[in-house]
Amino acid sequence: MTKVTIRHVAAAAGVAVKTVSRVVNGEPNVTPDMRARVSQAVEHLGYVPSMAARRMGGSRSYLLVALNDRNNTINNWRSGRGNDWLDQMLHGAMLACEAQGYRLLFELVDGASDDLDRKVVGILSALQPDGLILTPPHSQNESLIQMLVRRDVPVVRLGLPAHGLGIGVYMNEREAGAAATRHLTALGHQRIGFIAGNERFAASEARRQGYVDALQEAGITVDAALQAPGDFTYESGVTAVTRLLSLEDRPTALVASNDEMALAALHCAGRSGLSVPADLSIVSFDDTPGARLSVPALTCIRQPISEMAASAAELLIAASRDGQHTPADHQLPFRLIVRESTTARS
Amino acid sequence: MTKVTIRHVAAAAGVAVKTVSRVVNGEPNVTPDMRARVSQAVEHLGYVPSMAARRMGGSRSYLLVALNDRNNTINNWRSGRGNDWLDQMLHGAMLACEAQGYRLLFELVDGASDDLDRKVVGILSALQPDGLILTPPHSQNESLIQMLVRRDVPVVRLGLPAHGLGIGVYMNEREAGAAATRHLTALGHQRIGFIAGNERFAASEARRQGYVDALQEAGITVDAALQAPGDFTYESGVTAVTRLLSLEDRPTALVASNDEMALAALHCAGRSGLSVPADLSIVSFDDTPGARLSVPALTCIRQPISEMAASAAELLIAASRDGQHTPADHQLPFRLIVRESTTARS
DNA sequence: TCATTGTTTGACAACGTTGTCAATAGGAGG
DNA sequence: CCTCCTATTGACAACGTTGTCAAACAATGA
Repeated sequence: MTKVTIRHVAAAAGVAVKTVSRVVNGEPNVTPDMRARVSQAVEHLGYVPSMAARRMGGSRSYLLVALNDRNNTINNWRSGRGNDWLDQMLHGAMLACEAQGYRLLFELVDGASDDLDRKVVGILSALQPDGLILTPPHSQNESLIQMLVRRDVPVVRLGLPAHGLGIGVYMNEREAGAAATRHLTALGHQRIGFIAGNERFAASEARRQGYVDALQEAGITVDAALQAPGDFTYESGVTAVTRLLSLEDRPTALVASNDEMALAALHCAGRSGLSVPADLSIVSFDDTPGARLSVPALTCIRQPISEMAASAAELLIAASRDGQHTPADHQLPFRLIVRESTTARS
Repeated sequence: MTKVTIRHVAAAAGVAVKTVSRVVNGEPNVTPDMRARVSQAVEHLGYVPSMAARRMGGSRSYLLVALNDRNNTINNWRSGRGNDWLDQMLHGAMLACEAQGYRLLFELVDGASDDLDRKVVGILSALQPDGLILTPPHSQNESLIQMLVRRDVPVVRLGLPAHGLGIGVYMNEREAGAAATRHLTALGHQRIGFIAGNERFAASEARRQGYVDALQEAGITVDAALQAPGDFTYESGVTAVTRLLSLEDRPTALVASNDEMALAALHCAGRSGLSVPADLSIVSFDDTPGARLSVPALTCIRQPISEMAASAAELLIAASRDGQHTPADHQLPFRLIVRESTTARS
């Protein structure tokens, strides 16, 4: 009924506490007999080691921390964007952690704050995690990451290559931008508009470059007037689309840097009497629920967020176990999901 | 540069470690001079107490755990529902925790699993949290909660009254169902359909009862044929709506138990040549991003999820601080948000 | 002045685990 | 049979904090 500690197990099995520790942690040099005997006692008493004590006694904390940008999440939530990131991170990374007896703790910190480093150090001191997962835009903060690497904290940077500083887990945003655009050129579109994402995120510019790449590949002149700025919000999408659709030679297709702005495009098109995809094809990024449930459902690029998060967790656990600290890059594949919002140019 | 412990602070300030502890924890019986001197040393060295050590030495862990249903989140995510719960919980509860120096850890456990109790006990042993937040459907699991109360773990049940077992933080689902329906009767609707939610959630039945209440208040005969089953998924919404719209005397308005099913209704209506809200008014529950961004935007009931989560965290922290264990109920107000999907009966 | 009370500070054990190192047992090789 | 090596087990300190209790000191009242 009351708390059961390693000592209780040791007493029950008639062995030393250290032996129980060995069995519980799967350490070598334990006879099968002994292992069985201790395991049985563990099972019988329902013993589960205390994370806190483990952290105190040993060198590992069995804890990973995911650092999210507070403004990013809150603002996007307020602005109406279902935050798929959080959801998918949770599932991807948490399942990976669970499989190895680790826990994942989310922390929200303001990336714009000037005492960011101080706050992160505070988190490190308080939690002493075995690794840190940085989500955009934190993953782009070189000075923050330098600080972490100096302190020997294993770090995964989600969403972009690490270039030797920490571990990068990402998809090829530029190639994705190109793939989205190629899908449209292949359908015969020549006038293709682009709605950019928030410049705070490196992916935004990469996607735009991919868009340019694909146009050039297809021998289409790149027209600056067809590129409108945006910041991932619905409102910015409305502004951008309004501008693009009012061009004399208006685009027959659009690449939107996220679903929310694509939905804005969808609605604006409708109001302008244009039907999607007959008069205007739309490709977007993210594959959030809203994109799947809209009418027509959006053709889009799916980010492997949950897979990236899972990889991140696994890499950190491996890194902390081996005491390694090798920088590395892991690129995961994205997917173009063709739905109803794109069709051949009429 | 390296780890700074309470001992370093004590040495720097020239006092005993216990005194530093007192200052850091804001305990009484410390002279202002002493407090200032120690505070300065803390500030200067950037000392932050280790959670693990606090848990070991003291009686509090400064940790709350939020128990979410794995199937709920995963399935809903797969089925396309943006999981607003997670997002809002995170913001609501986490900010509340942060303000008091607490941390919040999310755990996903399968509510249907038969060794649920075992797993939860495992979480308790490993983490030794100061309190537990249960989200639906866990918050309905009486036997689980009895077990927790027996073990003296402060528990908040999110989404429904506690009835003396633990602390309940919720909104009045029945009244919300009635409010949604009343909005329609006030607009002159007489034939009002209802799409139920997953029976696994107590809120589903409560909302249906509220719907019935409002009809009776308005003197409208309750017609069982107008009530269709659903399970919160888009597909179930399609099935339900198809059935309701094929009735001879088809409804002029619909109450959907969540946004996703309401979106299904929206699309089915469009396909049947009905325009919303002119031919069919729709009210839904949840106020997820998808509902705000749809065309027309959905009139819906907003659950104060983030506020409920914040209350939950505050109540647990207070409970663990005072060592109290008083059962209590806290009802928070919901809101009917009128948008474009409802209008007077033509 | 002295006893009494309360306030401030400190010494030290305890929490539950793992790391280190020593002790013991069992086998291989001569 | 003895020595040496390895595999197995155990004893014990250490981790960083708080709870407990005692000591020192100041203030109060007779």
